[in-house]
Amino acid sequence: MEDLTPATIAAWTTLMTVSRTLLEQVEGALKAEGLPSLSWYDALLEIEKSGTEGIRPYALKSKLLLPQYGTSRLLDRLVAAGLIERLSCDDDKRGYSVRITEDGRKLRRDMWPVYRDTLRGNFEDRLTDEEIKTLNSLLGALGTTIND
Amino acid sequence: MEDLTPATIAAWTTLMTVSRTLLEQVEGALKAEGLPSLSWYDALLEIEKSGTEGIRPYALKSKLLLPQYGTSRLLDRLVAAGLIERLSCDDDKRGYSVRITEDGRKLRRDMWPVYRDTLRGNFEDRLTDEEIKTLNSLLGALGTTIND
DNA sequence: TGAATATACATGCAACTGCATCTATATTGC
DNA sequence: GCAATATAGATGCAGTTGCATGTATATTCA
Repeated sequence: MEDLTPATIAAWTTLMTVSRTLLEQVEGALKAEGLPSLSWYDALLEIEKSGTEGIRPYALKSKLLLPQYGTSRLLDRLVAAGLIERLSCDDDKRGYSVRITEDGRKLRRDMWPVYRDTLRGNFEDRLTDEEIKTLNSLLGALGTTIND
Repeated sequence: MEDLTPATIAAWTTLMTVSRTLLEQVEGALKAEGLPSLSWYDALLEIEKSGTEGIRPYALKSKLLLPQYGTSRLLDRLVAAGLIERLSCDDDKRGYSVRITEDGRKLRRDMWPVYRDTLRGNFEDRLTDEEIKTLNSLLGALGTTIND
């Protein structure tokens, strides 16, 4: 029942604080421009990458790390906003695919500069390229699943 | 209007993914033990650290990085659960202080082992002490405010 | 001093989330 | 082939959050 080292506690606290703060910076910048939240961007990007085939909600949920019901409702909102469309899926009548629309593509493109500029100012400009790679690698070690 | 480097995008993505995943690990472990969420832990810890004097909600909000209304409602719930108590504040009739109760202290103590074990398995054990210090330092560079 | 402004905290309402559960189709095993 | 089980997705409900605004006290400054 040893305690954690002070370095662990410090790094954990910094990780939580910094990730939350950066996320708020991005979300705030998007909102300030009257744009939707990052979760819409992430979903639109994944759906766009899936091309004309589209992607199944269950696959999207894994990529976005969202719960099933969260994905279901996010897709509802994206459809309602005309940013994606449902494609009925002949080989599995339980489900469907979603594909991005032209409006969806345009919105994602419009969001990117805001997202990018915020990341540049608050992330890229604050570390050297070397440091960024080190950071990515250290974080990556935390991300590997238990099944390694 | 240069784009971000691939290393930046990779590190940003990893940061978002890892911080969310770790947070879910901790929250999941707490829930599995029938314990309240991390935000309760954080608030109880800060309030406990403020001693018998207690702490003002506006001060707590800065420490917890919560919006004002979020703090107000979190404190409501902690009071309702008997974990903290409000102390009327003679030198500022607009507000009050909050102080931890014995029940609050006990709950926080009970939460710690679950929190700690999760961090040990998912964080401390996955990096060397040296790496953890490097990680903290790199993240710290991202956390410094614009006013430097 | 007292009107204007700022600060501390609360709250109504709408949107969002988590949880549990539901429906429908697919797959598996006998 | 069919009963049992698993998977895809939706949804009712309760709890939580965000936003805008409200109330009350404190501070500032003419």
